[in-house]
Amino acid sequence: MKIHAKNLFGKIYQIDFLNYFYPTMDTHKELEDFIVNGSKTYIPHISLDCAIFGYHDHQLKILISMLKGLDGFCLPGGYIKRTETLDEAAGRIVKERSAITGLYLQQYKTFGDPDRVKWSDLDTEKLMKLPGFKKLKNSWLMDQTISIGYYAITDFSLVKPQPDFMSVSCAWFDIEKMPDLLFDHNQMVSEALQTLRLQLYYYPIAGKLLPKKFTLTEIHAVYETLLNKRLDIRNFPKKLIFLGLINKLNEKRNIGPHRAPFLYTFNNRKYKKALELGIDLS
Amino acid sequence: MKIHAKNLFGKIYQIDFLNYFYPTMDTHKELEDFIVNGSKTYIPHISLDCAIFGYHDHQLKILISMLKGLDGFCLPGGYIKRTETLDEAAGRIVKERSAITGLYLQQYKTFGDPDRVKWSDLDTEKLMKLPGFKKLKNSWLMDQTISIGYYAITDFSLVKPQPDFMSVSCAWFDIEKMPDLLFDHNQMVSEALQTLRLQLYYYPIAGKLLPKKFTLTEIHAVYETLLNKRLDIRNFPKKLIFLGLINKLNEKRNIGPHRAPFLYTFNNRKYKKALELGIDLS
DNA sequence: TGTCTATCTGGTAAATTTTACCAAATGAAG
DNA sequence: CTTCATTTGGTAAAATTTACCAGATAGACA
Repeated sequence: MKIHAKNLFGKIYQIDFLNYFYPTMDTHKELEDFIVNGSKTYIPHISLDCAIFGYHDHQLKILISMLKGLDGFCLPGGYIKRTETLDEAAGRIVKERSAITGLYLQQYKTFGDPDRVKWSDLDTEKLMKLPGFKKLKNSWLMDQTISIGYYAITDFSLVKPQPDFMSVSCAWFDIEKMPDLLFDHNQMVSEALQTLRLQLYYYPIAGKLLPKKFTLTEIHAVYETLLNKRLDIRNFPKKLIFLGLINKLNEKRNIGPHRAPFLYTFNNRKYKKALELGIDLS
Repeated sequence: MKIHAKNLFGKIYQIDFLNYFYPTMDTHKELEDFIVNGSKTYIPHISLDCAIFGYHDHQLKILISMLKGLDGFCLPGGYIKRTETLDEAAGRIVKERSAITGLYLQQYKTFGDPDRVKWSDLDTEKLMKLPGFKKLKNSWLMDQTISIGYYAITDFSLVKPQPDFMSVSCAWFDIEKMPDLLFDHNQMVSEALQTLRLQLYYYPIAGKLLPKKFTLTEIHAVYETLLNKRLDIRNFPKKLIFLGLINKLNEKRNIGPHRAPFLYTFNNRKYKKALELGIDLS
């Protein structure tokens, strides 16, 4: 499935969408029920959007979804159930939109500008002609909404996003090639990335991006890619060791015609403590 | 006006409320209109609560209000107008509840646990017998609400809080003697203070707490009180000077029978830049 | 089996920052 | 003019960060 998209600078280019979703009758029913009765289950006027970053082998990507009926891209998002906490809602929403589970999701900011949703981005008349959408007008979904922003980071090679009944598709984009997003979602991504980079210095969230056993070069690359800056190849890993955050193993990895590097693991006790209390890696 | 309150450890003690507010007929009308028609002006399901810290002369206080009809204390809070940004709403709400203006308000977290408002804290039957409250039941105010937390810091000696038509009273409390608050407001205060202390290292928000011209001892005391820890009396001010954040003046202040200290001012350019970009004071 | 190459890693010197704290300067009171 | 509490210039020691050299190493290849 090929889709034309434009990036932040207005340039149009083609995207290959692997996870295109073909709606069925069942999903139309589900959608209509959501539009008509959703406000019994969900709290109106508040949504929750997640900026999910994916790292693998020097690349930083972001999970973007395309919602049914919307001509454009946005962050995977949804509404909060009346019975769940915000953190629970974030986890459920990501799971529903993308089938990704087990993320370490972090609330970072709530967005509430009155013009954050440009209604000109939405063609309600056109939408209502689509199956499942005919009762959209005057529904609870059409009122002003404030959105709570969450972010997470994961290894994108390990998770294949799968769209659900609300999403047409869902895929990883190179952070540099992210298309222009609807509403205020460009700003959400930019502020999420800023927060991620700050928190990286205090919380060892990079642990989520590496296999159980990894080399110093690998963890060094994670930090360089996420922060988008160079870190001294000797001093940075030494600091991690000095802080006791990682432990050297008595194993090596075969990397072809070069010296085999030692493997390391996170020191689980220190790692968990640092996730809670923070630590200074700067 | 004396009020009995209990602190976080359950101990009951007496509080002298200077700013007690005597409701008039007008305010009852205003209140009823707010209950019946408020959701036309305000976004339902979302409130905004402000933890306003006040510093003066080695003391740290917090602004607590008592809302009409509620038997207990809470943070000054309110609802967001459909036409304003969150930051604007925060400013307006503080102004309405306490008559304080010009604060540097900072969003820090959104609270949304389904049980954050303990309904047992509210006696609706009793409330509805109070003037202005009779249409409360089934109103937009009785549905589940998520709250956006803001904090600010100011010099409490310069501002006399004044309650409005929603508040019965409004006063500064010593942070150590803060009474137990309704709903999840204890947690809000604790997380606001934690954020304030963290941000203090990166943003020179203490500038809001000092007169135009101040001594090194004064700015040193501000930081020690806010952080609740000791900072070296020589090295800390020296760092501020080294960073160029403050400038020495050619004036001294008379402090009785001791050596007269020099006065300093904030370097406005550096100060504003640091407020925006951050700076490391740790 | 020895050489080559690219990478990994122990180590260390230099630069910078932080910490600790001495002692002189000061201004008014007695 | 002495006394006292406080302010402030200065500096030595400790700790941390930065820069980077050079030896170790594993497989490829002759």
